[in-house]
Parts: sequence; structure tokens; C-alpha cells
Amino acid sequence: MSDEKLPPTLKTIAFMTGLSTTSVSRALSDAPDIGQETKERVRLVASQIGYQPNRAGLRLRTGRANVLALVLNVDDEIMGFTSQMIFGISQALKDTGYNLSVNPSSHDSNPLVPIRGILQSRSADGVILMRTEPDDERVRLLLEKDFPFVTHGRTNSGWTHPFYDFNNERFVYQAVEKLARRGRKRLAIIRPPRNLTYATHIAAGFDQGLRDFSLTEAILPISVDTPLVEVKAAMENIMRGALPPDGVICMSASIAVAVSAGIEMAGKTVGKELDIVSKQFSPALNWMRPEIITADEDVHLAGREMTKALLARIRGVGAHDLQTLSHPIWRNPEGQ
Amino acid sequence: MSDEKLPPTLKTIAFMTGLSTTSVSRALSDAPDIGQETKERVRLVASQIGYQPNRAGLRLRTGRANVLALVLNVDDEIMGFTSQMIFGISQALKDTGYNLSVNPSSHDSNPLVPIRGILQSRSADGVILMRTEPDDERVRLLLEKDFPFVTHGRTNSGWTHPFYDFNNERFVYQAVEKLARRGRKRLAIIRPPRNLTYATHIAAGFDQGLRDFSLTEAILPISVDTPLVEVKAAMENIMRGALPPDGVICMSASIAVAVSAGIEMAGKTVGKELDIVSKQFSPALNWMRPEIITADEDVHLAGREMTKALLARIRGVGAHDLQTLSHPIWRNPEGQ
DNA sequence: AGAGGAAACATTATCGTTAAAGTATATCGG
DNA sequence: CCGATATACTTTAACGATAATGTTTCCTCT
Repeated sequence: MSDEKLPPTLKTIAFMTGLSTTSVSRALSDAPDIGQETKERVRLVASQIGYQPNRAGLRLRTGRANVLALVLNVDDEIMGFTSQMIFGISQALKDTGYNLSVNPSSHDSNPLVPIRGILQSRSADGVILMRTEPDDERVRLLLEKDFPFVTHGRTNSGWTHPFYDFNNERFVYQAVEKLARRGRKRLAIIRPPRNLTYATHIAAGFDQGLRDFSLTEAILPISVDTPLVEVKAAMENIMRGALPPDGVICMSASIAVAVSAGIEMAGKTVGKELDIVSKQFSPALNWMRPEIITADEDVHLAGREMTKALLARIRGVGAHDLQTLSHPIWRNPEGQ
Repeated sequence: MSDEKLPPTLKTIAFMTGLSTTSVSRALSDAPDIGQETKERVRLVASQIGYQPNRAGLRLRTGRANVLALVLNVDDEIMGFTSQMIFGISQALKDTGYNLSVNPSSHDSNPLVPIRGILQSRSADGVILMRTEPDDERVRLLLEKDFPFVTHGRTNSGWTHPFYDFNNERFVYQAVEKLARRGRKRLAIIRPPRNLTYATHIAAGFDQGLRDFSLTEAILPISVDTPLVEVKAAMENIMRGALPPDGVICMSASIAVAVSAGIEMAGKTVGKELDIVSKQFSPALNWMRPEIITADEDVHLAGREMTKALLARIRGVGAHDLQTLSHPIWRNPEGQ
């Protein structure tokens, strides 16, 4: 207990080099008014004793926390999406000196609560948001306070901010195209919650696809909000009824699995009576149900890129230059 | 920019009440040498202006960070395990004043690195570990430094520390029992990585079960380390060969799915030629493959309980009183 | 009445860091 | 050779909180 070595501080280095703590600080930050020789001496000593600046001191003085905050919806989990995202962020944060903090936000509480908390306590230097809405109030608040953030998905209000989004419109359009090429006629799509921005993109891609390839829409009484067991049951009913769809587009792996399970329950075979196209959130999907056509949305990459963008934003890079739209990469070859 | 209201500090309250900052501090912490009336006045003002103690100041002065650190293996993801755990921790942390930070640890790097970082920078007040090994060097280090932590899973070295574990031995024993009751004779089990503590528990439960119910073991050339696609392929081969197992026990949902996929590829039917028993990590498993027998390991609950235990440990509660072993709850009724 | 003590506050110092302002020495132009 | 400037530091102050120590006031007891 008592023989614990306290971690070295600026004072330690100051004592060892015979300088003042200020000079040590300025030497380490490569200030112009410190001699070259001195700087090298300080740097040497610092690395020898393994000096790491004290976060609390730094934060108190500069106001910077060296932390990024991920705002997480604790309710819904789309098969591994969250962990992939966290892994991606973590990887990008490696050796940057930044830590990642996770801030839960539940469905039934005010989404602004975690943001306000972060803003007030300055417990993070930047925020990572997911499940972005067109007129997202969290985005509005962060823009208003001029606080750095990045979103997964876009807003739709003429706001300029860093984002990383998957081209869902193109994905759905290409999905429709693929189904059309396979001779499918009556397509259904399982839409994400209306309030999310990409719901609009999906609708646009779908409608355009139906028009361009002269297909009709089979209406499904299912949305992503529906519990998966019910998705399965509903799908089974529909497949047993009149005019079932012969192509279904799903926006997540879990939905795709639920849908395919329902279809099998109805005695139909995926790849035969109908095809399923899915955004691949889970690597499991591809070997589990190889008959499902999947496009890779690389969530791990998204996490990395969002983090890089946010760090750049914090460094002062303009929001305009930090907007990325990634495009679907199809896993199964055209003919297959 | 300039009209930003700075968050209130002790100084603000001191000014408003005409007291010194120290008295305000002591009033808020209910110190004995502050008058009752004064305390109430201070508390009133504090709540009116929404005072929140500055974390950096607190941390610098007291050394406490008000953060718990979750050490995450970034490599492997067992279908939603990580997010369930994070969600559980987050829920338990709600309104405690503690934040959660995520510290990645990759398979190919020294597992002590994140721990050392936390210890040196004191960036957290407690650590949450997963994938515990019998002679876990992270545990050894943390015990040596007398730093609060909790593990998911037990160690095996006569160490005393808070843990939360699932009774895997009982789970496997009961799994064998269930299979025996269904008339199964040749059982296989897909074991987790040898280095993890619970691998031993599983072996013990399995061997005991085989003895008690007079069954034989069907050796599988598969471990959890095997990529899932290969698990599927291997399973298919085995089912096509001579002396295939008629019961398989899996330690995670993803493995169970891979196994069942392999079995179907071989033209066999789960629930008919053989049964699968799985620890249910993913809610998807249960509705997707109702024929798989599953026991609930509630990871969300594990996260909550581990967090509570760690917070108690930080408050000084003895490690002995913070050890929990949860027991399997079987989802499918006996007869089914 | 004066000592002693308790009650209720205030002052000072400190955690580790950096910005701002101050100081000593060397260098240079004229 | 003298003042101006540059160089290379040091000193002081501050971020927000709390621990340790001081100070005032008033009450009690003998």
C-alpha cells in the first residue's frame, strides 16, 4: 500500500531535469520558446520514466476530456450491429489517446437526456449518434451548441455535419433489380421505423425500382418494430394466403432470418418460390442461409470511419469534408 | 459563443449563499460541522441552478474517476453477447453517477496492456473482465495492485474476488440428463477454448453426466475456436460418416446454429435423428429453431449483477460477499 | 469572571496541468 | 558601449474540488 509508486507527473520530470514544470510542459508540447537541446533531454526523461499526462489535470485545465461518447439505444439489438460498431470505434481510437464511453439511451426516455448530460458535464469531446432522424433533435441541439459529433445516417434539414451513411436507396434499387432479373414480380419490403431518415431513402429506391422494372408491390403488415417472433408468424400467414410475394427485401440479418423461418414454416423454399435479399449485418447469415442474397454493409468499417471523421472534426476540419456515403457490395454473384 | 452560460460550480453557489466554497462543499456532502439550516439552503440553491460537480476537479482532487472500465475482446463476438452485457451494465449504472468506458483488448496482444493502462492512468475506479482463465494474469495483476474488479467467470487459483458465473457444470450435466431421457446414447460436446476456466467445469459436468447415465462420448474434431463455416462443414461430414452422435451440446447460440445447419446439410433432422442442446445467448435461436433445447443464460442480468458487485466492492464490501453463481433455467419443458 | 470547549464557519494548500506574464542572459546594430 | 531585441527559461495564477488547519462566536461550568 504505502510503497506504491505514484505515477510520474510533470513535477517528477521537472525535479529530474532541474527545470520548472512549466518548461517541461512546454518542452513536451514543442513550444517555440524552449531550447532544442532541452526539449530532447525532457523527452528522453519522459519516455524513460513512462510519463503519461494526468487526464484529470489536463481536463480540468484545458476542458478537453479525451473521450468520445457513443450514444447507444439500449432497446433494440440488430444481431451484432452494436458490437461491430463498438469494435470499429475502438480500433480507430487505438493509440489516439482517446477513450470511448458508452451512454445508454432507452426508447421510452427523452433522447436529449444523454446529450444534455455530456454537454453539461463536458465528459466527452465528441458524440457518436446512430439511428438518425430527418429532423433529429439531438443533431439540432449539438449544432446549436457547436459541439462536435458524427452521425450514422443522414439528417434531412439542410444541416451540415459529419456523417457516415450506407447508400440504402441504391441498395434497395439494386435489390429490386436483382429480383427482377430472377423473374420475380410481386415484391415486398420490410421497412425500418418511419422516423429514421433512411426509411425515406429505402422507399425512394424501392418505388424507383418497381417503376423501372415494372413490378408490383406486395404489401406486408410488418415493420422492423415488430418482434421477430411475430414477423415469422406474419410471414407464414402471408405465404399461405392468396397473392404471396415472390421477393422480400429485408434491412437486417435478424429480420431476414425471421422471414425465412416463416417462409419455411409455410412449406415454401427460399430460392424457389421466392427470393430474399438482405443487408448483411451478421456474418452468420451468409453461411447459415446461403440462399439469401446479401449486400455487405460493413459496420466495423463504418465505426472506424465515423471515429476518424469525428476526431478530424474535433481538430477543426470542416463538416463538409467529413461526409461519407458507402455503397453496397454484393456478396453473391449475379447468376448464382 | 461568448454568451454561453458556463456550468455552475461551487463558487457559484458560494457567491449566491454568501458562504465559502469549502462550506458549500461540506454542506453538500453533509459534513457534521455545517449548520442544519445552512445545509438546507445550500441544497436548495444547488438543485435550483442544477449544480453538478465537475468531474475533472473531483477526479483530480480525490483520485476517483467515477468510471467503470469494461475490458472487451474485440475479436470474437458470440451473437449479441457483448451488446447484452453492455446493455446490462449500462442499466445498472443508470443514476449512479458512474460512466462506462470500453477498453479493447485484441487476441494477439498482451491482455495486460489495457489493465496496465487503467491502473496507471487511474482512468477508472473498477474493471469488468470477461473470458476469465483459471490462472488469469489480469486477475493476478489487479489483486496485486488491490484494484477493484469483477469477473465474468471464475478463476481457479485460490484467489478471492468478486465474480459472476453461470453454472456451466450443472448446465452440461443437465443437458446430458435431458439427452439421456430422450434415449440418446452417443453424445458430443463442442468445447470452448481450453484456456477459459469454464472449459474445465464443462468437462467435469459432461464426464459426470456420461458416467451417471451410462452414455458414451462421440468425439468431434471441433472446438469453439473453429470458424463457424468450418463447424458447419465438419458437422456435415460427421453426420454422413459412421457412428454419428445422436446428441450435441453447444455452448453458444452461434455454434448451435452452425451445427444445426451442418446437420441439415447432411440430410438429417434436428429433433429426429439427434438433439441439440444449447446455452441460449441469442433470443433469435429460440424462435428460429424451436427444436433446439436451450437453457437461458441471461447475459443482461449478468451485466447488471456484475456491475452492482463491482460498485459494492468499490464501496468496500468484502469480495467474499460478491460472488454469484447463476443456474440454468430450461426453456423447453421436459416432455416436449 | 475567566477558562474551556463546542458549533459553524473561513483560509490555505493541494491534486496536475497550462496560459499569461515576468526575468535573466546573450546578441546585435549603430 | 549602450539600448533594443531575441532566447530560454521561471513565476504566478487558474481550472474545480476537498482535506487540513484556523478563526470567530457563543455557551457552559466552576
